[in-house]
Amino acid sequence: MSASDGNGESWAAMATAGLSRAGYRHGGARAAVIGLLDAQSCTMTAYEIEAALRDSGRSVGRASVYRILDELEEVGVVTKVELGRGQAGYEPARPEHHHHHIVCESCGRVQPFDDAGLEEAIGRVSADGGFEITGHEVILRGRCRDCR
Amino acid sequence: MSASDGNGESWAAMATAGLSRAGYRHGGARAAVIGLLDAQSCTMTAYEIEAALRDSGRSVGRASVYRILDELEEVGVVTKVELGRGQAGYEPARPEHHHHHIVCESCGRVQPFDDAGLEEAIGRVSADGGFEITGHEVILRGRCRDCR
DNA sequence: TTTTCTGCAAACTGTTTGCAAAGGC
DNA sequence: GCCTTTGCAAACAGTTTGCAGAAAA
Repeated sequence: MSASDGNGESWAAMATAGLSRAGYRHGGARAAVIGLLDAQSCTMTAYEIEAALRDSGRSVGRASVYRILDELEEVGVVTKVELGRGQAGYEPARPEHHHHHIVCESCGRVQPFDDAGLEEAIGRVSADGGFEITGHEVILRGRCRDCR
Repeated sequence: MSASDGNGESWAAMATAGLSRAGYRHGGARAAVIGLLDAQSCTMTAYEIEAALRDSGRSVGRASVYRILDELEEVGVVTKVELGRGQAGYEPARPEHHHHHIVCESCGRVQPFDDAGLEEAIGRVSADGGFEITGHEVILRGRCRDCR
């Protein structure tokens, strides 16, 4: 019955609860990042997050953005996605909306997708090897409609 | 019946042929990188490649390593894998040994795996969206036997 | 009041680029 | 000999770290 069960609560509330449970305080920069992410359904890069916060009038230092995203990921409420080209995307982890990403190689646009058969296959593979699997990532690369 | 059909030829021969077909010349650094990759069955990072070549007595400048890997990828004989943490791995593309990777989050070790059901699911998804899919990547993350 | 958080600027890491010298054809 | 390739060093982009001041508890 912990708050992380996510029974009806907003993601933001879950994230905040997760942080305090892990011993973090509740600062303004953290609240701003959480508030922004709560409104997203797919990934944002650290740079996009920084810019969006600045535009909204509550700017947060670059270093803080990265630190906060790290903490959120560590606590398990944010998923980090390697988008390629050395960039990472971050999105709120909503297990009920688990999905993967298609990345456009020319414009960088990211589109989510999900597939039950794919998840099933991944689950099967994860159980096999000598590894203890903690996460997985599927990235499809190609060109979006606009770029071809 | 082009050389890229790979009917019996070594990967190195295919890679070399691919480069000349694309109009590249046959320099010493390229031969060294191709020779090294030919002996690999899974990914190496650019840094590992640079170090291995230096240790073997035929060192190749860092910039050349990257340039050559780019060309090989462009020509389609090398696959680039985003390993996370901003690092990329490179491996010879051998369609008959298509596989994906499990990365240990603590020591960085990479282990290959493959699964027909997984490929099938990916093929199905790729056909769906508005994207023209040119490649895909599946990465499982966890801890290897030694690191747990 | 004590401890953590935050922002800034500087450092770092992997990768890319500019340019002159070396090497293929 | 002409043009490509190569190596070096410097530039770059995204990310991380050190530190002093601001803010939470």
